[in-house]
Amino acid sequence: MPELPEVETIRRGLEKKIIGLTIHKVGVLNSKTFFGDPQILWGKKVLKVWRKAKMLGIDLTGDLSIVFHLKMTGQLIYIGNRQQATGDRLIGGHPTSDMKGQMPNSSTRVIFEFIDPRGEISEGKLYFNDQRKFGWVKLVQSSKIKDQKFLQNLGPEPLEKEFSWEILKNNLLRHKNLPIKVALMDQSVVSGIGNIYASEVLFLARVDPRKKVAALSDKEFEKIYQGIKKSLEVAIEKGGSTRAHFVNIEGERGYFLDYANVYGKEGQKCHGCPGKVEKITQAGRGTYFCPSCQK
DNA sequence: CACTTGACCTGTCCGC
DNA sequence: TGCGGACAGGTCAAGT
Repeated sequence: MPELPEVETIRRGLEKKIIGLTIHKVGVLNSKTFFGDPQILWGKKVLKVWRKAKMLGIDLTGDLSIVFHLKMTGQLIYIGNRQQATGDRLIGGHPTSDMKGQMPNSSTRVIFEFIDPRGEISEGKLYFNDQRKFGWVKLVQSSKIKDQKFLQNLGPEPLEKEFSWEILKNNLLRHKNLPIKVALMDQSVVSGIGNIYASEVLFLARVDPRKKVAALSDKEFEKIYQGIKKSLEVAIEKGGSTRAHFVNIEGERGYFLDYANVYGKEGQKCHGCPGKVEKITQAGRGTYFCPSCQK
């Protein structure tokens, strides 16, 4: 599920909820999801919540960090004291569902319990849910975080100042023969772009997703660069994209897909010309684009 | 080496 | 209504 905007949405929400809390207990309901001994987290205080590419990290006292990858269907939901389900909540459910926030549910894999700053056991709990069990939680030493293989071979963060269109071009050119859409999803080229935003970026750039990287002009690399920044920024502003599973820390959906130009819009009229959006398959994944204005 | 496909899982939706 | 197959936001490993 979550690409950069979704993970960033969770990060921003989560840091407001748990910084300063101390972990009381950690319950692991699916052992394949969790790497490390959950008991070493007991008594450790939350210092920082960070994001790198599509991964989310929590730094704790005692040189410990918890790293999450949500893969396709992972969710992190914090339920606080006497919290009531709102009409829009869809914890563990689907956008059309009116399920109330009953936690844990059948897809809950890990539960974190906390002690508040007054030293009392908090009623707030953090739930890691993951229907498809692709996601993971790993415990690592904070001081050795950079040695972890899951944080290596990641390209630049697209919203940081250092990222430029020339860097994007150089990294993409490692895949001269790949269609641009497939190359954009390589996390070592630029980190955080997945299947939804790859289609959206190329629509904004008006570039055909089937076009080989080697055939792109400098002007096109620049438009793709601008498209990356624009679509990721707008997506964060809309709280991310919810196709079926994504929810923020409160259990609420994201609204970017209501504003998307092409993703999931097969057969609909193009936002930029009189043409229609089409869906094709590239490297086994669905790609949406407008053949009449993306050249 | 460059690239594609299958596997990991569970659930939903669509066509027959 | 039931059943099989395709498909779903990601990433590895194995295959061509």
